[in-house]
Amino acid sequence: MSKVQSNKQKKNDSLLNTAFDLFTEKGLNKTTISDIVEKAGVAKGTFYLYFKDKYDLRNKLISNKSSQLFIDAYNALSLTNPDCSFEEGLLFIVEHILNALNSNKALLAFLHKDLSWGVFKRAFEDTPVVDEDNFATFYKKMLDKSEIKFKDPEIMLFLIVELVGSAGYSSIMFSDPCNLEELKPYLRDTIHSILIAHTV
Amino acid sequence: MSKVQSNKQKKNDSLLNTAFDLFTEKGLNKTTISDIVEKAGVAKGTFYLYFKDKYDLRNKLISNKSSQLFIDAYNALSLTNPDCSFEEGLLFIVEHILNALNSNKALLAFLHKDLSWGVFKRAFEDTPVVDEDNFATFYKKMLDKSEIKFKDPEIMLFLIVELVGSAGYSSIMFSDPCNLEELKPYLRDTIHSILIAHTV
Amino acid sequence: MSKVQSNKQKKNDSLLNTAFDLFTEKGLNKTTISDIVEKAGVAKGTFYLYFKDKYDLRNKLISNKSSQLFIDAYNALSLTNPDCSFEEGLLFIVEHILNALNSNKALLAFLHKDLSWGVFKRAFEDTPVVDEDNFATFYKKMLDKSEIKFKDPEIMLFLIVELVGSAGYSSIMFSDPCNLEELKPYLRDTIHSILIAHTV
Amino acid sequence: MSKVQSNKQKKNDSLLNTAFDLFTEKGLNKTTISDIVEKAGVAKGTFYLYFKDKYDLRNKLISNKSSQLFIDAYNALSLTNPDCSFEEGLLFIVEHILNALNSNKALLAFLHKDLSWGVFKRAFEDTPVVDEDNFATFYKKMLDKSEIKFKDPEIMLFLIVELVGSAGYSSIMFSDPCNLEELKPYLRDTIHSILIAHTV
DNA sequence: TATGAATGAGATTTCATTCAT
DNA sequence: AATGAATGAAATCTCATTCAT
Repeated sequence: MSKVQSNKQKKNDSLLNTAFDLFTEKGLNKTTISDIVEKAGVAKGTFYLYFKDKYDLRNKLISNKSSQLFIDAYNALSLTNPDCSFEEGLLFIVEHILNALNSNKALLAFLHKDLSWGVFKRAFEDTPVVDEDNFATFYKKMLDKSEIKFKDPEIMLFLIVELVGSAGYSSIMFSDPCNLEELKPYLRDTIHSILIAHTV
Repeated sequence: MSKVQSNKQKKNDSLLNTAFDLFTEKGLNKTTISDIVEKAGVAKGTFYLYFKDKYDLRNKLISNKSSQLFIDAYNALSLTNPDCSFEEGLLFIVEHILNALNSNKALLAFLHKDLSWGVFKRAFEDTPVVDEDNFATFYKKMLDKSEIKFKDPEIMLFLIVELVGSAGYSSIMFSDPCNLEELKPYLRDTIHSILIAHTV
Repeated sequence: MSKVQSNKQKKNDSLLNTAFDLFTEKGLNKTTISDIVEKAGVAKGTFYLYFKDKYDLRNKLISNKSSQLFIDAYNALSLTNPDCSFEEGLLFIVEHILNALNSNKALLAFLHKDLSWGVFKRAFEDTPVVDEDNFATFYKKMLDKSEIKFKDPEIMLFLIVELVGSAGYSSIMFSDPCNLEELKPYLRDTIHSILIAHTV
Repeated sequence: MSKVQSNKQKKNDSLLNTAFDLFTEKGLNKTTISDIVEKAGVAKGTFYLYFKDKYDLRNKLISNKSSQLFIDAYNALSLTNPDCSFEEGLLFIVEHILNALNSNKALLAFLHKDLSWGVFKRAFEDTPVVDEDNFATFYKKMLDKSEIKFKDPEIMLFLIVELVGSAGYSSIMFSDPCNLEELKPYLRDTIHSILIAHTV
């Protein structure tokens, strides 16, 4: 990469990281572009070379951050337990992501209601988990490999994503009605029930 | 009510209704107080006689609208099937609310971020469903009346609320991964599983 | 007029006058809205209560100022020589306007290429010279009263307006190819020729 | 011309032509240097190798385009009717230029503010019509050759230029108060009158 | 010569809030 | 209670110009 190119990458990353910090600290509305460029140490005009506006930057951040969650979880699974069953794999990924969010509440607050099917699908359609792969093909492979067959595997995944994203948020952020550790067994049970209900 | 009093009520309602229309049309951020007062046909200063600011108005709207959803569902249940089982009652209320939101997508879009445990709890703590009652006591009565006993009924309700709120949103707004009618049986199954898992 | 109303009028006038000064001093492009409001002593937001933008203000100024030129010339004619011939009246008005512009070069610079048929027509269509009158009807009256009849009186006036506006500008602003006093006889001759050519 | 030289010429022309298109399309003010270089397909810095700024480019365009109008008219006259009278020659050139502008309204719009004595003089002082000639000497030759003698031939030309430029613009651009074909006889008459008035 | 990323001053515009009427 | 003109801080965004490559 040329010096110019690497410099551009640095600027872009600096803006993204600074904006993430400010968004989680003060919220999207109260964060101004002036705030971002000042803290990132670039000129105001530079912002507009990289992003259309604040919302463009936000969307790119959501994409980045949510993809990274899956990539990390997938990589951890590959390292620790690549040959587990479908259910074990699914539960591992769910727990890995919940743990990551539990130790990074700023990230959870930022992703908030984007921890849902729509964003989830976009994130795993766009992002190769490993080089030519993405979560969609990974999920398909896990299904194919599994001895148990499921009807409507997409809806099954949808229900799990919505349940986990939504309940996880409340439990991690407010410990209401219980904290994450207390919630985990209930989530496991419910996910198990969902899988059973979808077993052919 | 004096003429002055009813006039004030009219202004208050006009501001609330107009704001709701604008919030659902343009979003909270892009709706200005100027927009609201202009469309409501009152002067700018008048706004501040009724609300502290835009967010005060928004909170009052959320309270209003979400309570009303439960009140309507509860009233419908009382009229059509007051003596049903716990599970039947719960499913009736879930379906009633989903149907209401399905035919009022603007309302769903508005409540979206708040269709969750936190707001749900506040809504049913604050609002008497019938005169001296609220959803919390109503839920407790349903539980007491039920022949089946549940462990952790609060977490059980929490899981259901988060699942239904979250999955319902995606299905109603985007028909993704399926529309509401296709989703309903899966929700019923999953809710049933959750109840089973919590049965003592 | 209420105090509020007269205050508004004052603000409006103050903005118009200040802007005119700045436009003629620094040009339209180099004059910023900040400049205008600062010099006029009003807040920036106030500007937008009165004008859509800088160009809206400019257009209103052009209308104002060019109408005023005709009104003044007409009034002067009414006072000094109300019963003169058509040609004398026309020449009087032409000379009166040229003299006014000669002693107010800032105004001439501002009106520049708007001293032409398009703006002229709009100015005398919109603006009553006296109460129910405007230049169009005044011109028509002058024609009717005249013993000489003209074919195509509109084109005749058009030629005169364009010639006088255009040649007057160069002579007043740059004394090129001659100054106004030297130009006047040539203009009178040419106008006379135009009248003759249009005489039936 | 070396390859480098011709490449520079190409860039220069490309910038001029692109700028002309944009100026006539969006106006000088709303056309940015970014617009020009983007459409011309050169880098931003390159612009400054050829022009000082936007206004420098504009001035060069005006010079180019207005000279070309006279050159074309002169050449046409030389080809078709080199031995005509002074008045015939003048009328031919006026008509040729008006026809050119009539079929190129973008050019007329661009030159508008400059279709006047000041720019006219500069254009015919600077630009050799044929190799060692320019419009000034050409005009002088025509006068010398003419059997009729005129007093103040410069003012005479001035009146004609201002009249034709100004009235032609309104008629070509807006057909107000009449279109160009309808205007022509009136212009011819008026020019004739001006010549007569200046005949010694 | 040519490039185009970076700059940053400054222009335009918005809008919540106040307060005299 | 109601009005709405006025405010002005602050936000967004532009764009001519420079300069390292």
